[in-house]
Amino acid sequence: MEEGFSVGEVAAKTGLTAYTLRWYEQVGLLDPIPRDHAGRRRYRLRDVERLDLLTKMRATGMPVREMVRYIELVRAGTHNRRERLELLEQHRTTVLRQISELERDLAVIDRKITRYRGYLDAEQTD
Amino acid sequence: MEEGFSVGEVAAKTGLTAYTLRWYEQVGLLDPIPRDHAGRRRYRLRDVERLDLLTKMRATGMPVREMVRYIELVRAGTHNRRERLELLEQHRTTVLRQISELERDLAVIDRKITRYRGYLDAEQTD
DNA sequence: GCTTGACTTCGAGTGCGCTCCAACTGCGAG
DNA sequence: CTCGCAGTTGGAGCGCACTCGAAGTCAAGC
Repeated sequence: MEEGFSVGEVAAKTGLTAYTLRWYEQVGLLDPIPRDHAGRRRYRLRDVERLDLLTKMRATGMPVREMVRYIELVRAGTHNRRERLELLEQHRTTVLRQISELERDLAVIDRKITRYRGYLDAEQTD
Repeated sequence: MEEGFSVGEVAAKTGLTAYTLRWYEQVGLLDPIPRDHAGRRRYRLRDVERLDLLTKMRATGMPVREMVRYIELVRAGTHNRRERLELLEQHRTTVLRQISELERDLAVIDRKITRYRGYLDAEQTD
């Protein structure tokens, strides 16, 4: 057993497909993954940890482009932490707005549901 | 001033583009919109009301395909109200899960934000 | 009467985020 | 030694939801 994880293992861990993992590397979301003697990827713990954050960013609707911007900051060194923080805080705000819009829109659908329940109850009493 | 609304007016009202409104009609989300003597669409109140619901469905992530399914039920008559209700209730559940996943994922991002704030505070004290 | 602007149609094009194909390589089990 | 499986590459393809281009029609204002 070698060090690190194969692309398949990481796919299983993260819920991403192997295709997607290779593509993430290609577009610059992951640093080049080290290879074993046969040229196969061995993901390190830090690669998987980064994926943990990346998948959360994606799942909350951050565009891949913006995730790439964030990773470029990470790669550029620690001096830009404030900028990274701002990016994350801005995303946080976006997600909070997203949630409240979902709640607001759901309320409209809920009213429709209530209406249908009313119709069906009325039929019932016939 | 004629009865009803032009495509541009409805676009302004709903936030959809005129392109999208025509496309919605084409894919069957809207019944054929009546035309004035020059062939221009005049949306009725009930068309706009339907769009109110449709935009909420879209905004909460319902795929267009499924919205079409719902509208087909509406067109088929009142006898399938139970089925429509079930469709809406299922969507409601989906949206609720969506919201809680957003909250869960945001928590991970929040932890990262807290970490960055810590770094920056530490720098500050130098 | 001419221009402007909003509308019409049809089909093609776009952006995003994957997703897959074909051809190939290397490893472990039987 | 062979089989099957998991991996490799580059580039093509896909599904979704729009979005737009081109060419034309009509009505109102100057």
